[in-house]
Amino acid sequence: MKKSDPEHTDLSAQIAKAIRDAIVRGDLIVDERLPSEAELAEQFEVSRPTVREALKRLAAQSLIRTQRGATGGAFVNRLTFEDAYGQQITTSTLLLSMNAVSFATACEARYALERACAPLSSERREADHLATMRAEIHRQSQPGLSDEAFCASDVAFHRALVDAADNPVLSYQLAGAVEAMQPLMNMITFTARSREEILRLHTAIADAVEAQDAGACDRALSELERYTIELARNVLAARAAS
Amino acid sequence: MKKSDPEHTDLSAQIAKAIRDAIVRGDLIVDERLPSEAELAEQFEVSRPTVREALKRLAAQSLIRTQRGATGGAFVNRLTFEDAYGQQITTSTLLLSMNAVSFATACEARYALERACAPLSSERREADHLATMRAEIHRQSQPGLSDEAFCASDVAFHRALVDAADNPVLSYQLAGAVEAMQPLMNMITFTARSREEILRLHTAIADAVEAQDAGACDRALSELERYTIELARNVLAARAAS
DNA sequence: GACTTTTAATTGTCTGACAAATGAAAAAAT
DNA sequence: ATTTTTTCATTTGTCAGACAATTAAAAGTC
Repeated sequence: MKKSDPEHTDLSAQIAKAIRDAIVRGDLIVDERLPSEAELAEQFEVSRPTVREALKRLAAQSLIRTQRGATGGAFVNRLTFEDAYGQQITTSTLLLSMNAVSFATACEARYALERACAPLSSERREADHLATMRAEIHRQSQPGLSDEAFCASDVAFHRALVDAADNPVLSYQLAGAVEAMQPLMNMITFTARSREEILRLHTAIADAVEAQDAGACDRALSELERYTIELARNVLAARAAS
Repeated sequence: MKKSDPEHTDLSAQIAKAIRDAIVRGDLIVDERLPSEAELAEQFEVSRPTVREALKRLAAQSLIRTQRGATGGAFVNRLTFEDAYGQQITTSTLLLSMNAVSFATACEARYALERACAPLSSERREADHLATMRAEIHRQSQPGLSDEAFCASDVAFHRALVDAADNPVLSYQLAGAVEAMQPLMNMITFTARSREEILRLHTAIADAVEAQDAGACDRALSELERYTIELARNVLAARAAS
């Protein structure tokens, strides 16, 4: 019953929460300077090391940044999409690896989200997105490519597809889904035969996006999902046999 | 050029990164106990407060938990979907509020993702999801409901729709998109007329899911998106006029 | 006025200490 | 022998005080 006693937690956690709430509430705005560590220690009636632990917690979430020197201090950080991508990716990756999420479940989620982008991407794609997709397709056709490099290129291809939707919020959300899959994908060994099939589908996707044919793009993505899950099933079956 | 000197950051940040990498790499597994703070201080050749700051950074990301006492210490934490939801929601909320994301952009992303769930939800919905959706629809029809309570019920309705897809990864991803919108939605004042229209569309969605008609569900969601954006535009126009 | 030096403020790090919690071992009681 | 109580060692939580490193502004110098 005493599991989540609110006042039973660390002082540093309580202080971090108080400051975080102030930021979320808007009491502290972007680039505003927090009181110095010594002042915060006085306000919260704790020692400076305790305040510092609280500030480090917030820094870990990219909520503040610190700067040394006369005019230094802790400042409310503008959370950039870049920062948020990074957090999203580590969180998603750990979530999948620690919770025995099946490959099929993760894959289903990823392609469902990606299909959600397809109509927007088809409508709004610009030349640079198409160029990136074609370039990655070409890279994937090189025979000497390692499995890791193939996966990395695969991620880059799908990132371009998502970014073509020209919606940063969507790109942010998808970053987690696409990149978090990579460790799972890396378990698969891509034979020449399977690369050929993936390449065929990637080309179909790029063609559909270029032709602004959302329906064809959706179908190609669905086929790619089916094929990826089948590949993974074969790998797991082969592994179980040994 | 010296912007992101890797060895120029805080010691505590470096140590946190080293331990985080070890967790992501799998060198430290779930529930494994880290060395004590004193031992870590010796290993990394820093003082105990510095080690503690590093550990607090990791604790802020729910990567470790600590326990006092003889057999206590820091343990690698199993990142639960619950924890990940929470982080996702705060991050997404701050991202939207700090980056001048337009209502239309956020709304487009949210409904694109939600439409991605619709086919799965229609296929797999169970009695309890339908019951929750119907209950929230009923709540939304109560005349005395405040705007905040109406929004909260709206979130609960859409959560049920997403959860009906029976894919925890999808639910996790959507949590951010749906809940982060709430502060933006709270800016809207819902007139009796607009509530009526939303209620109509919610009912259409629930009916479609119950009938397992994914196409109808998709159409209702699209209509709801259009209507929501129109509502927001009117609110902003009225506010600009004053 | 332009340049250099000093100074004050602030974060980063260290040392050493004590309090609080907690399980395990030792001791005592039955 | 078993149960209960006590003691104890370990570990995190918190504090106080100190010094180093950094930085911009103020003061001084030419």
